[in-house]
Amino acid sequence: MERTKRPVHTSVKDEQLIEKRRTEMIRGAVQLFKQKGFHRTTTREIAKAAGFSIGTLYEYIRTKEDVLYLVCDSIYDQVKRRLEHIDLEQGTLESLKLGISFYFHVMDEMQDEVLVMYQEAKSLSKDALPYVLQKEVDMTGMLETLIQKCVDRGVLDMGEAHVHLIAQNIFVQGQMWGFRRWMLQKSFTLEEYIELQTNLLLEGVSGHKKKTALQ
Amino acid sequence: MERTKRPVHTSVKDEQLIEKRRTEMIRGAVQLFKQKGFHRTTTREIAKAAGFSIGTLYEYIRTKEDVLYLVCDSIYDQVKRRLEHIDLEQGTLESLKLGISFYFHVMDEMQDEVLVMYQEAKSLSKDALPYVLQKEVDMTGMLETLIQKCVDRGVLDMGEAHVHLIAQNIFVQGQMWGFRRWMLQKSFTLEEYIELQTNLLLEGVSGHKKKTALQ
Amino acid sequence: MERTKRPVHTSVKDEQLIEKRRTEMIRGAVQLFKQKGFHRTTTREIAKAAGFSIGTLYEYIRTKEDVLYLVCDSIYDQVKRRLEHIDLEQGTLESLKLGISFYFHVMDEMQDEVLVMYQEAKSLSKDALPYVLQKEVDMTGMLETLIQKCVDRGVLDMGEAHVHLIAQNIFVQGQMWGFRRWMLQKSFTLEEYIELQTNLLLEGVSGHKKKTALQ
Amino acid sequence: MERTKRPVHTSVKDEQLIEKRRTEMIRGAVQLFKQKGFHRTTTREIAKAAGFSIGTLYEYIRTKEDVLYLVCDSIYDQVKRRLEHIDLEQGTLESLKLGISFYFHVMDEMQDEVLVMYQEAKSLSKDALPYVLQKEVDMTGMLETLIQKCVDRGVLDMGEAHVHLIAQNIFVQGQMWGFRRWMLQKSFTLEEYIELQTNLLLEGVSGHKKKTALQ
DNA sequence: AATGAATGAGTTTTCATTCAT
DNA sequence: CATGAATGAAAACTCATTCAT
Repeated sequence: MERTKRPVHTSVKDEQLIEKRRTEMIRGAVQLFKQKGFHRTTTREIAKAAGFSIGTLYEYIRTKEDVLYLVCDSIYDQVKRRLEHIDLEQGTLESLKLGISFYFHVMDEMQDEVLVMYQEAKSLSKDALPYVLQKEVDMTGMLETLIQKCVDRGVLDMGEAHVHLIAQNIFVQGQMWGFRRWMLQKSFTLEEYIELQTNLLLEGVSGHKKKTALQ
Repeated sequence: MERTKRPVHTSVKDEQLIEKRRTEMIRGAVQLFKQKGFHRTTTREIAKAAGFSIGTLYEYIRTKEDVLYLVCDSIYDQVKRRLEHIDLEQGTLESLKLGISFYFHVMDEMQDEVLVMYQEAKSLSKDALPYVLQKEVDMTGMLETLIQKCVDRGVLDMGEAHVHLIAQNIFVQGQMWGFRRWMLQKSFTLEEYIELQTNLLLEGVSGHKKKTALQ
Repeated sequence: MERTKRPVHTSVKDEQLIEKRRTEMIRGAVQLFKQKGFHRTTTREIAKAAGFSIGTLYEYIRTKEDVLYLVCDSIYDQVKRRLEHIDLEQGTLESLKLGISFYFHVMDEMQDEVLVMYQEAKSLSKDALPYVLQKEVDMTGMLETLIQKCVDRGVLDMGEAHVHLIAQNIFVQGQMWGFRRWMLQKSFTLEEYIELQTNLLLEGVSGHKKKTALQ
Repeated sequence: MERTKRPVHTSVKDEQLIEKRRTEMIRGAVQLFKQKGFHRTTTREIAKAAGFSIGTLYEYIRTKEDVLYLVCDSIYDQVKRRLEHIDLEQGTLESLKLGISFYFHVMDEMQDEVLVMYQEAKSLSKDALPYVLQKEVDMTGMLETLIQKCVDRGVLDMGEAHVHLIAQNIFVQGQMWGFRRWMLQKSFTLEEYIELQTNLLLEGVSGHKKKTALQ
């Protein structure tokens, strides 16, 4: 897992202060991006929401896009930090199910943030994008590990590519719960969604094939 | 399936001309949106790409957002028109597989368009969004029908909610092929992707469970 | 009295048609100018209100300003035509009063038109303005004649400058009834206004001086 | 007398600076409006005439119309401030004459400004117009007081409506000196104009009736 | 004569960024 | 470090006018 960060220019020296100001800034920006998107949010609004002046904002970033980068970066970090509670090592179907369930819960709780990042990340410059994409790779990597362990322990039997794809599916289904909420959350509770998706993952529709069809 | 369109203001009367100019406009706009996104594309660029003056552009729309709406609307229409070749009625696993495969192929061919629509649709106003979302409903509806027929014919056995969710999964996996191409298309060819996803859909990971684990 | 008209270019030959089209055009334009002023009215709106296409509009004028000129010109002509019913020759106080009353009635009936011309005439180019101002001179000239006859007949005794000023006062008070309607028409009916103004003209406030004050 | 102002949005906080910049802005705008009218003046020209950039202009106003409002408001304030030197309380014919004379002198000196406001005020939105009209009411109110005092002191004898109308007449005659300068200022000096108008106000034409006619 | 599609210069307004205090 | 006034490039949109049909 990569840990590299793209440095964001600041003219302030005090590391603690930078941390503090950026936290305020990100919190404000997420709220704004959620409501109006990145492009429709002005730097003045971000400064105001963060509780300081436009001049001060620019002491901690160089361009508006830096804010977006910091926001995306921060969201991924939060998600990753939370996912670190998953026990990746066990390698049983039970732990796999638990891991998926935990991931879906995190996605549910961080819906807004994920939605923001999801929709706005594409506005990042060619410069910043790789850093963010790397985080995605890291995260699907965690899901891959979760599955791979089951393979390693002999509970599942499949190749690398297969593991990769399943991890991607789970990852996207987690986001889907948030960004297609207008469709999904009308039909399912989170728990139902988790159960159905897990079930489909494990059994496919085959669990629902007519007996006769199986003969 | 709804067919209603949100009317887009034009001061031109000749219906044929409107059709022609809008087609030119949409073609140009898709290219631009693909490269730089909706917000970073200017109306002048759209006009130029379409081959007419800024004044003429505004004879056929009222606001920049109208272009986005027309683009989204047109893409969905194209997708839907192509999907109409799927035989929804058969209700066999074979026809289901064929349908999915066909859908994935369409998504592959229209990758750019789908990506654009996928990323920019959220910039539509509260006013226009419902029309576009309705198209999504229509399209997942087609996939639902495809599955439902299998249930009706007794090939599959599941409830409505279940059918609904599977349709959504397929739908998103189709888009995923495009919008996560940077990850997926490194690992799989389209045909591999289709085969793996179809397989997962039908069997889940259970087809890959170790014999011993099944006992 | 001058009769000169500033020619307005037209590419149409048929004089009757020109007359007809321009009448339609002026009627429509007055309504629009009344509502939104000259600058906020578009040539397209004028054409539409007149009942023909923008192309046709430009067959009968050369620039938008021509419309304004034609409107102003037409309004003055209408006013003048109506004022020709006044008997300018009598030279009695009675005929003076009648003339003023008649003028005020005309101003009341043509309030909207006068208001338009009054507010928009300043938008005429240096080129067209003199023609319109000449019409004002003509009209105050009529009022001057009305008064001068009283002087000539020995009913009043005053110099030319004096006559000139009184004519101007009357002229402006007539317009005032229209353009300050929001103040005046709350307090007076037209007849009251006429009576009070006429009375003031003839007697000044002296008719209202306390007897004692006069001694 | 109302003193309420319609607030005009500014993103600048320093009150003194606002005052200063707006003064510069108004000075520039009056010159421009005088030459070309409100509609033909661009915001860029206003900014330039005021001595700052277009961006800075918009730090002190929200829309172009705000400039017009500020101009009108400022002109009225100037006029009112100057008229406050009139002694309204005396209630003698002499003080009435003096007051009128003073008002006419103010109008003469502020001719350009009054002309601008007079011709452009109608371009104000329904929103801002009442504030400006109120100022007119205030000003005619001052003239009314001037006359009413004479009535109160028993020097004149007339009803409220009568007082109201006379105030309006004087008010408009003051403006008339400016907006009909092309006619009036050819024939009269300011002093002549004042004397004639005052005389007419007090005596009407009756002072000019032939003796014989009076018998 | 009539039409209306095409044009593009011109307008208002916004907003990321800078820099003097 | 913090502030917020100043800047001007750039954007969306309008509309008088033309001209081919």
